[in-house]
Amino acid sequence: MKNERSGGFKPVVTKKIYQEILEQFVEMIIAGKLVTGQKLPSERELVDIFNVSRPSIREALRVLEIIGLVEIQSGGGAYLTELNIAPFINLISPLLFLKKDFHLELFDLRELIERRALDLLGERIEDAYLVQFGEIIERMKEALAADDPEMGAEADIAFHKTLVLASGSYILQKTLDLVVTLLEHSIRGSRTLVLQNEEDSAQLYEDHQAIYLALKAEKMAEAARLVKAHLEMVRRLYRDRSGEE
Amino acid sequence: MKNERSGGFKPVVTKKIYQEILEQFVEMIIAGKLVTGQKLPSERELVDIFNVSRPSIREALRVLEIIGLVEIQSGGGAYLTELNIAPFINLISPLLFLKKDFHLELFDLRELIERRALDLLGERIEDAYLVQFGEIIERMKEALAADDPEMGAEADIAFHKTLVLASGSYILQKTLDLVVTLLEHSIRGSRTLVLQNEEDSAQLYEDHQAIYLALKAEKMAEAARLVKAHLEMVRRLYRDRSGEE
DNA sequence: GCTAGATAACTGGTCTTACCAGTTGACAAA
DNA sequence: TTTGTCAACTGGTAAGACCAGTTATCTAGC
Repeated sequence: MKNERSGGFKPVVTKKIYQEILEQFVEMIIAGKLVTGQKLPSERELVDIFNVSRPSIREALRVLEIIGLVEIQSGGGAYLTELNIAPFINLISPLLFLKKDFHLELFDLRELIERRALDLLGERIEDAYLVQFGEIIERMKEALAADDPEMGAEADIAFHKTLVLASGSYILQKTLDLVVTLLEHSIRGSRTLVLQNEEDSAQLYEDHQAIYLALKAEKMAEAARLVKAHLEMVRRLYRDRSGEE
Repeated sequence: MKNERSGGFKPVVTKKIYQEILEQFVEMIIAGKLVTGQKLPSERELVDIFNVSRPSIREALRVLEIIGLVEIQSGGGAYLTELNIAPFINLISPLLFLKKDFHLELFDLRELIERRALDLLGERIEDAYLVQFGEIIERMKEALAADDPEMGAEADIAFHKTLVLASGSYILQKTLDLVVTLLEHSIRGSRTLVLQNEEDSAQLYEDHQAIYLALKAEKMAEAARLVKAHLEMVRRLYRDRSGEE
């Protein structure tokens, strides 16, 4: 299609050292030779292992840190973590929010994901998740009683994440993580925005409990309807409240 | 909620130099003082500008490279690019595919996105996009005639991306980019898998053309139905063909 | 005058060495 | 047993050097 004059030759690709190191790390993780939580050799040891200079090692570690595969403790050491794109998202989120109404689109995508998750649930939800929902609802009740918006927001997020987790779809779960991380940036510093108002909080609690009860009673269609209504209300709430400020 | 004994004190956060530099870059981009395509100062100049050492500069550039904000040409220089997460995805995709049936979930998410895009289109599609669709269909026809699977695959991707682009949703567009990038990894080296078979290729062409004609005739419901059927068929094709090998 | 080739001045890629600052653990003193 | 100190780590940063590839300039040849 392109460069047909090449006659079978391909451009020479020169791989940088840090890339080579990165790939070896990924391979090791895939092969199971590196497991989550494990402490990596020190930078100076890695220098001997890979037979490269310390700056090269450090560039590779820097990237691993940004893509959320290792956590580095200054003076401590480097530890392998579960893939966590939060640091990456934190970095680029300001650029994404340059797009007008991006936060509203986030709500849109979130709705899409959760409704799909409900569909995937099938006839009934696993008991283990029902238990989790019960605990989350309990936390919400406590938060409401103690008037603790922070705790309420945390439980709210947990509720929705569990919903998607129960669907069994890995990609929906990861995508929701991404959306939630971004939403937290959008409501920067006051992600408890809609939970400040006591009346709203009570309404949210009612919604969540109703969904929980529907799931428990295996009334999936009912649950799906409630989730849809709930998400629409949250979006409306958010838009109204953020418009007030 | 946690660490209530802190009494208002917060943990000391020490910001690393490379992070400071990264944030300044992002700020500059947001402020419009750095624009896409622009050549950045050389590493040695940046050393003077930021008054830090070259390794610190390089670590920051390394990260910017991975998150797809700059492209670095060895011996040439560093250039600002439109945010492109492909290098990032390329790095972590092997880890994502460790999850069983991840590629099937990708198809699922893609279907979700495109169907939502169709809904967002509303009553009619903008003429500019119709023109693009026309050109893409034309390329497909050529690819079919020339039996060029590579060209066909490229046009196929363009078709679906344009569909979402026309919806006007930035986040759907970016998410589809992500999904497509991952799908290309899944079909590594033979992303033209389903296009190898001439009969399949003809079928795909028929589908795309039918969708195009429906959009042109402003029969959106019809288009939505066709897209849904098309996506289901592609997924089935992919599963069957990959199972055969 | 114009082109082709050599040259010099870049640029990023890598390595080495060095020192600082924070963490950890062992050991001695209370 | 507890506390305090200290030495041996660890990552963070700086500075200087060299190589290899790119780019621009300038000269020699036509």
